[in-house]
Amino acid sequence: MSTKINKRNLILQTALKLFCSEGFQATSTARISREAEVATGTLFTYFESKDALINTLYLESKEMMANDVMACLPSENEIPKLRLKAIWIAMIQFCISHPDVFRFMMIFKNSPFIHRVTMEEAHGKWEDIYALIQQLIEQKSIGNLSPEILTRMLTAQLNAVAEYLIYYPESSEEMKCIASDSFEIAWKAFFE
Amino acid sequence: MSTKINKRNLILQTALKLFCSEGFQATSTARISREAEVATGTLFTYFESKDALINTLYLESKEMMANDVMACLPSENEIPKLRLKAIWIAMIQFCISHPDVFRFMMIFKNSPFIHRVTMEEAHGKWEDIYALIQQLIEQKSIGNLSPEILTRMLTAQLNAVAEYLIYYPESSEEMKCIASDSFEIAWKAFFE
Amino acid sequence: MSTKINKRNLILQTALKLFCSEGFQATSTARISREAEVATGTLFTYFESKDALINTLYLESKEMMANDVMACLPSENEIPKLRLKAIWIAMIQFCISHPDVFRFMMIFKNSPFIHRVTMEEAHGKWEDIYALIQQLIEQKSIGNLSPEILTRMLTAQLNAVAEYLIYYPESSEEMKCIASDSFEIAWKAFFE
Amino acid sequence: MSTKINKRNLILQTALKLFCSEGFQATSTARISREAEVATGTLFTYFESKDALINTLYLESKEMMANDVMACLPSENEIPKLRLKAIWIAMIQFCISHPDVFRFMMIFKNSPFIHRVTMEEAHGKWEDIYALIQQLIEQKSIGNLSPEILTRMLTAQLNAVAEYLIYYPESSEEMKCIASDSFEIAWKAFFE
DNA sequence: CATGAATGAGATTTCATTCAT
DNA sequence: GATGAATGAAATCTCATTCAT
Repeated sequence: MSTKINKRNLILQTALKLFCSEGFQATSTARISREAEVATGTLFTYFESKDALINTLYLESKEMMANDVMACLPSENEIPKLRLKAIWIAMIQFCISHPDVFRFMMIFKNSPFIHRVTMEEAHGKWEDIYALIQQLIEQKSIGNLSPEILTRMLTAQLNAVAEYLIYYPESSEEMKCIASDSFEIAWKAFFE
Repeated sequence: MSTKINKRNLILQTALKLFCSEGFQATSTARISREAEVATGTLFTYFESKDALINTLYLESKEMMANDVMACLPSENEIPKLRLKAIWIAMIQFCISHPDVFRFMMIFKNSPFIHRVTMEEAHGKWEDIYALIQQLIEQKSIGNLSPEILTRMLTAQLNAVAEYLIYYPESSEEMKCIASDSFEIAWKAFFE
Repeated sequence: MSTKINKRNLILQTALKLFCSEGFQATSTARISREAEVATGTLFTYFESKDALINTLYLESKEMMANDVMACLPSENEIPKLRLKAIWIAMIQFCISHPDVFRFMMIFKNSPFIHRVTMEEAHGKWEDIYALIQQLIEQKSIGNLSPEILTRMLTAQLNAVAEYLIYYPESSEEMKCIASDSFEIAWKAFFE
Repeated sequence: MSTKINKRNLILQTALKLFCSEGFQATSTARISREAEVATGTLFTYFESKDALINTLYLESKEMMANDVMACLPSENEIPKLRLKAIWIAMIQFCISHPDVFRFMMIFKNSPFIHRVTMEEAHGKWEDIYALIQQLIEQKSIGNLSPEILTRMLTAQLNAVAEYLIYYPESSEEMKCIASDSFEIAWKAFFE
C-alpha cells in the first residue's frame, strides 16, 4: 500500500476507510468505486474480486506495519528487554498513527473473508519479530504454558492497549507514558 | 437462550452454529430456517429481522455466560485473589464448554451488526463482575494507567487463553493447569 | 353493515377505516384483526378471503347508501326536479356523514379487487334511483348523447361535489347552499 | 415518456400497460422486467423503487397530456368559449388515443402510491390550462360556489366523457359529435 | 486501461391463509 | 366459534461482476 497516487491506491485507501466505518458487508464495491472516483469496472481491473481486494488490503496492511516496526528494532547487541520494548512502543505508535489500518485488521481477524493463505503470507512478514518474542519467551518456561499461548497473551495485551488509545486518544506525552507503563506490566508478567 | 425445545430456541441454536462456521453475511435466514427445520416465515415471528436475531443472540449469550460465572463466584469473605481466580477459571470453563458461544461473541464484537443498546444491555448483566475487577484494580494504582485500560488488558489476556484452548483443545487435566497458570501470570502482572 | 356490535361488524368497520387511510394493499389482514381486537383467524371465519371482505364491504356500503337515499325520495306525485334534487341532497348528506364510506367506494371503483358480480349486485340496490334518473334523462334527448353517458356525467358531478365537501368541510349551513347550488348547475346542464 | 426506444422507455411502457390491466399491486416488478425483456435489476438502475417508477410514470403521463393539449390551445385572441372547447376536445382526443395513459391516471389518483410532491409537480405542468379555466369561471360567479369546486365539477364531467368513450369506443365521426355535444352541456351549465 | 449500463442470482421480509387446540 | 403459531409462496431490492465500447 504505497502512497503513490494512482487508481489502485485510491481504491485501496477508500476501501480501507469504508470497511472500517461501515464493515465489509455494508460496503459495496459500487460505493468504493464512487468514493474513489473511478468507474465500477475499474476496481475489477486491479482486483479479481471484492474478496481479493480485502485480502490484498490485509496483506499490505500487515506488511506496512511490519516495515514500520522493524525499522525501530535495535541491533541484536541490545539487551532483550529494550529490544522488546522498542517493538511494543513501535507497534503502539503505528496503531495510533494509522488507526484505520489497526481497526481493519481487528475486523478482518474474525471475519469469514480471511483465506488461510493470506494469514500465512502475512505471518511471513513478521517472522523476525515473532522469532524474537518466541526466543525471549522460551528462555523463561512459565508453568506449563507453551510459547504459543504466551505469545497470544502478550499480543492480546498489546492490542488492548492500542485499541484503548485509538478509542480514547490522549496527548502525545501521555500516550508515551501509557505505552511505556503498559510494557512494564507485560514484562513483569512474562519475564520476571 | 434456555434449552427448552421450542421453535424459538431451535432457531437461536441453529443461527449460533451457522454464524460461527460461516459468518453473519454468509448465513442467510433461509438457511437458518432450513437447518432448524422451520418455515422461512417462522424466524420472523420470533425475531423482527436478521439483525434483531443477531442482537438477541448476543444478549442471551452474554447473559448465559454471566449466570454461569456468577454461580461460581465465592462469597465476599473470601480473599480477593481467590475471588478473581474463581471468575477467571469459570470464564475459561464456560468458553471451553460452549465454544460456539465464545466464538460468536468474538465475531460479534467487531461487526457492524452491534447496536449500542445491545452492548449496554449486555454490559448490565456483568455489573457485579466488572465491579469486582474494578475494585481490585483501583486498589493498585499502576503507573499512570487508568482502571479502564487495565481492565481491558486483563480481559484481553483472558480471551486470548480461552481462544487458544478452543482452537487447540487439550485434556481436561491440562486445561485446568493452563487456566490456573495463566491466571498466575495475570495476577502477577496487575496485582503484585 | 348494521351497527350491531359483534365481531363481524367490528372487522368490517375496522377494515373500512384502514382501507381508507392506508389503501387496500397496505392494510394487512393481521392489522385489521389487531385493531379490531380479534384473532387473525377470526377474520377468516366471517370472510372467505381478504378479497371477499373487500367486496362484502363494498356491497354493504352501497346498500347502506341506497337505503339512506331512498328514504328521502319523495313520492311519485312530486315534480321531477324536486325528486332529483332530493336524491342529490340526500347523497351529499350521506357522503358528508360517512366520509370513509364514500372514500372507500371511490378507491374501490378503480381497484383490481372489484368482481363484476359485486358491481352488478351493488347496482341492483340502486335500481329505483337509476330508473328515475334514466327516465328524466330520456325525456330530454340532448344532441347525440346516450342516456348512459349523460347519467355518467351527472353522477361524476355529484361525486365531485361530495369529494370537495369531504376534503374541505364547511359549516352545515354553507354545505346546504353548496349542495343546492351545485344541483341547480346540474339541472341547468341536463334538463333546461 | 418519449418514444425513443431504450430500456428506460421499454420499462415505462410495459409498466403502464400492466398497471392498467392488472393494477399496481398485482403487477410485480419481476413481471414488468420479464415483459420488457430486461433483467430484473435493470428496472432498478432506472428507478429507485417500484414506488418511484409509478410516480415517474404519472409525472411523465401528465406532462405528455399537457403538451398535447397545449399544442391545440388557440391564441389568446380567440373567444373564451372556443379556447375552452379546444381544450375539451384535445383532452378527449388524447384520452381516446392513449387509453392506457388515461386509465393509469384514474387508477393512480386514488392510490396510496401518490406522493404529494408528485401531485404538485404534475399540477405544475398544467398551470396554463388551469389558469384559463379559473379565469373563465371567476368571471361567472355562480351561487356560492368557489372556483375550486366549479373546476372540479367541470373536470369530473370531462373525465366521465373520456371514460365512457374508452369503455365504449365508437366511430371517429360519432366520437367527435359526443365530444362536441358534451362540451355544450358543460358550457351551458357553467357559463350561460 | 477505463468505463458504466446491464445482468440475474440471491437475500430479506411480508402476509394471506390454515389448522390444531 | 375463537385463537394465534406456523406456514411458504412471492415480492422487492441489492450488488458483485461482466463486457461492449
